[in-house]
Amino acid sequence: MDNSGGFTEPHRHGACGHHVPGDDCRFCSIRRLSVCSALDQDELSFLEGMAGDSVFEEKSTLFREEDESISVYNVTSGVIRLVRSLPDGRRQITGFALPGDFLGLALQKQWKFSAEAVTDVKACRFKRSTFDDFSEQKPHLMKRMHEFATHELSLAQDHMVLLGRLTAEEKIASFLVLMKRRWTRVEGHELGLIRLPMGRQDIADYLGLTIETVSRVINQMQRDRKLVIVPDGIRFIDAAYFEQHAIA
Amino acid sequence: MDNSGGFTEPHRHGACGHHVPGDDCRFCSIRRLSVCSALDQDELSFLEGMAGDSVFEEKSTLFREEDESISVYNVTSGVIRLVRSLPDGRRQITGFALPGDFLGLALQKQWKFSAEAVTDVKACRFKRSTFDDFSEQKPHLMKRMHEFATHELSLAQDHMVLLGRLTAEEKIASFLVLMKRRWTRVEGHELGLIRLPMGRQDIADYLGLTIETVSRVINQMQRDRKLVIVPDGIRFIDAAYFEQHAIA
DNA sequence: CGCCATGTTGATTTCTATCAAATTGAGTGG
DNA sequence: CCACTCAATTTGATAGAAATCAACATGGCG
Repeated sequence: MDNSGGFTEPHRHGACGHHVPGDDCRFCSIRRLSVCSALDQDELSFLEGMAGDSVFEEKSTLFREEDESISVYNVTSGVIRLVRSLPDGRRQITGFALPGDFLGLALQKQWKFSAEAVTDVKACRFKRSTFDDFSEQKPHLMKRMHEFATHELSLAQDHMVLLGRLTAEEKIASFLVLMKRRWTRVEGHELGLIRLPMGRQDIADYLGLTIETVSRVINQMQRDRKLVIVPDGIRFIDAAYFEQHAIA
Repeated sequence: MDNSGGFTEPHRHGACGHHVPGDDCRFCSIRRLSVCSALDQDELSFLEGMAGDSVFEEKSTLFREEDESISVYNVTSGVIRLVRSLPDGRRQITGFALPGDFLGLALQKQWKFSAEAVTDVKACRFKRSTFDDFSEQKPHLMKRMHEFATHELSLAQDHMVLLGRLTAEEKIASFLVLMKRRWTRVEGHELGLIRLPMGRQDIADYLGLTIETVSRVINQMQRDRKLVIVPDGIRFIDAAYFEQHAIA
């Protein structure tokens, strides 16, 4: 849909192949989605010089909320949950980072959320100080970062409406429609399957519900023939129902 | 507390005097809080040349979510609620803008929320296109905008935790502590009174509650001698209780 | 003085959380 | 290949917090 950037993607690895460590930025399949799309060839080469590839395995922690943010990341494959925790163990997932998403928009020393790999994750890593210096010299990169930040802010406002004003059913429907949209964007084409790599507890913590409510609502939707639960996700049967009930 | 910016404030007008139309930026009492603090004297003069003062009376609408954002605003006095509405009338207030706050961080054409004056409001208005051009030429202004955006993002995440995971009592306690902090920052000194210029319905729509629950919880807190309800706001009796129960 | 918006209080319902138990399923080792 | 284990998920029964429905009070203002 927005594949009109003039960038032809090379052959992909696997069903959803993305950037592979050792690859060249020119062949980065999520570049058009990332902050890097603001850069020209020279700048890209320069940035590539200061980039390191990181790999995090499923269930590992990239960083904790109290950690100092020494590095910033450009996610190239996999899914990360961004978590805020309360002292008594309650948690709120403020977002899921997908390929193309950037971690480290804030110019503060401290992460204010922790990042946990939901699946195996690959990311370009930059030293924060180096990246900040570079973006300070490249107004269009700074502008791109700012665009990302304000876009995130708008998504955060959507999410506030969801958390504050939607019913459990509306929350689930909105979540599924959102995930469908996001995967379509990342993969570049629509898939029948809506991937849900995160567990029910993560969905619950994202939507401000309990795991039991998430399970009940999804299974009720299946009984009502609105969707089918499949390995790795769900499939819409009654897409119209979801367009109707999803909000924001 | 953070009044160490070397800027001495002139005599203030009234109990909480702020920028007055016709005033010079040099005498703007909220400049240290605003995006303008990134600017030197020459830049300030230039910006002042393109600024217009706006006044909005209580209950008036600055703009609606579907409106095109032709202007951006720097709030100099008063309180504004930022509202997202659902088709069926449900609404979520995503924030209250106080003096020093900036409306128009996003670089998009469309506001995604509406802004309604809770009290009489004064603001510096800039034509968006002019302001954007200027900030594109002034990396430190762009950086300041980006700092504002990421700060807002962090506040939005706090708010997600509140909406998704706190009880009604914790929501109210957190809200009151937040308002206390924000007013202290704006006014430059602590006040016994915590101003609540917004109505109970606004508080409810901010916290994802109903007006009845807000009323009940606040009045129960008064019965429990945690606070007293006074004209224009509330006063803490048991400050320790609030520090204890407020989260984020 | 009385009007209307705003806020408070009470009774009841409802949605979702909580508590509890059964089921599934992926991974492991015999 | 199949039994076993453990985590994740589903399902059921019940409780509880906040919403809803319904009056009533307050208070600013013409």
